[in-house]
Amino acid sequence: MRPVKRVRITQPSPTEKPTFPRLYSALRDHYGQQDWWPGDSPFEVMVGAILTQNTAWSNVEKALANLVAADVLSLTHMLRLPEPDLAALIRPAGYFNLKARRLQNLCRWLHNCGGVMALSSWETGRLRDALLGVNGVGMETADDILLYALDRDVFVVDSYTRRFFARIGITDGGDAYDSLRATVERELGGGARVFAQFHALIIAHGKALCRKKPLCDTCPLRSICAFVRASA
DNA sequence: ACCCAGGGTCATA
DNA sequence: TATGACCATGGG
Repeated sequence: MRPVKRVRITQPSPTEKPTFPRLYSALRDHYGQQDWWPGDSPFEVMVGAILTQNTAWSNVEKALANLVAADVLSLTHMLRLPEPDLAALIRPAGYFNLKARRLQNLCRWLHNCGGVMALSSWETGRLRDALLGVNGVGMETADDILLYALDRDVFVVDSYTRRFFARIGITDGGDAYDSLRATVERELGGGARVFAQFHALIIAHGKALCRKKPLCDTCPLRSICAFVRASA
């Protein structure tokens, strides 16, 4: 009989390519539960998704606070707010004229759909296509909305995620958006909760440690980093 | 004075 | 398909 193969539990071999489930476990064990996208309502999350385009979240918070103070952070109120007024309120988020128009585009689409609640009967793929049809909503923004506002089983790929995966060596960095998204959804699995955690964990890791450092000796994900070293 | 941050659209080749 | 210009604020 063949010898029993010992399974390595805590330290995977450095020559073994990391998988998405292993990467997820390692991140979760080190950073714990993330509560990444604050928002009191799906509509507020949607608004945040537009406002955060190429913009630091700290600036988005100021814009959202202005909207709350003006009592226009709801579909019906924002819908009838003149665009210049909206632009003035979201000024701290940058690109305020552009984003005011994009928010109004989103509001008009939501209104035509019969409101946010009416979206619950839509199949995810059809909903994604419809969102992408709104001028100002690209793939990442659409997926932010699907995952964080509507709780759909979608993984969000942002430029940060792309860099991180390429650095770890789990992808080559040249994948198209949809290809990478589908790969993570298939190979990681677990649905909306897991996808939301994974994306948040990647950002948490980046902000904590690996920004502007090719590799880090203090990286808590030693097994992953060891692989990168071995394959560098 | 830079550089960048939780992007997307549009014009051009 | 693939670049480049453009949008604009605030924090490091």
